[in-house]
Amino acid sequence: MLKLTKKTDYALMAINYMAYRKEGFLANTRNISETYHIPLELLAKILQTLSKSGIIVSQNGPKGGYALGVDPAQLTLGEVIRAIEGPIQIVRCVEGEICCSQTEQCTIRTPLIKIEQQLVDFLDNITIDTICNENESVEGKEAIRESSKTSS
Amino acid sequence: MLKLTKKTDYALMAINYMAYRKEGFLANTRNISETYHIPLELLAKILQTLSKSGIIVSQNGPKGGYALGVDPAQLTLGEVIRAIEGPIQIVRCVEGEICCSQTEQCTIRTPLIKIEQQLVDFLDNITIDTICNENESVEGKEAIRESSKTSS
DNA sequence: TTATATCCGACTTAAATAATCGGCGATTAG
DNA sequence: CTAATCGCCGATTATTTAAGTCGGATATAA
Repeated sequence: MLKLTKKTDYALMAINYMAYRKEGFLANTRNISETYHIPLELLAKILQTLSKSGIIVSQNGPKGGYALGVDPAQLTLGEVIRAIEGPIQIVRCVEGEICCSQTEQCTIRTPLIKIEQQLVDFLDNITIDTICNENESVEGKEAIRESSKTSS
Repeated sequence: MLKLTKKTDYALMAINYMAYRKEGFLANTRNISETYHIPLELLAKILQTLSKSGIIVSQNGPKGGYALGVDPAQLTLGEVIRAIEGPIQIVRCVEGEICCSQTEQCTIRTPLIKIEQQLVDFLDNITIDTICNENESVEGKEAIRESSKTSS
């Protein structure tokens, strides 16, 4: 299926929640979880993953939480998908990798990989900005980044 | 995961097998199955599905088989995916359909659906021609269609 | 020191995909 | 008209992936 996983979906919601907040604002897992009705434990793991990839930054301890680590106008849908789901692959058989026995007979690999690359390019050209801005007429659109890294 | 199913993959191989054959040529399931090492029963179902959608046409009885029912230059990747996997949906929540409890809170639905539409357009602009022609320098490129429907 | 937060790995459950099985219907050749 | 060969179809099982849960550790502000 050509479908995003729920994890990616949740990740986008969380990013949406954090986008365009005032400098220093920290979102915690529980807030986001309750706002969107996302299972707490699952969301926690997603945020940790996003944190490891640098898309969001974390502040530990009480009053801690997460904030966007990059400008929503720079962050792309492709990056978020890769952070959560790993490399985007339309077909299983990657160039040079043997994962099916029909490789010799199969002449459709190469063109499909080209299509895959076009899809990646497509996703890498969609900014989070586009996704998070569409419905709201955001005026206080100051992109925050690197918020609350004072003591760590 | 943003990945085609094996079924779709097999379908494309089968279509590739049938494309650019001489008028009247019929491929049977066993031939294709052995050529690409695709499980016979599974391939059989895939071909039946493709047949129902009109992408290929079938001839019953001994000496029967399948042939492309449309011009490879007209048939698109999107059509094949839809025939096998059903409608392409990046996100679960379709407009008007309630499938998650966070609909009210969720402001990313609409932009995601737009992206989904762009993806569909993208896939509907990739012809099978492109996929099946890339590796071969095909000269006898006469698209056959409606082959062997004499007696049914 | 305690409450609240992130962090992390292992685990269980649920759903989708992949593959198989058994029998039916159509058609052609002998 | 009968047997062999093909497509047709529903139901079932096995495998893999996604989704969600659990228990406990680490960091830090009050």
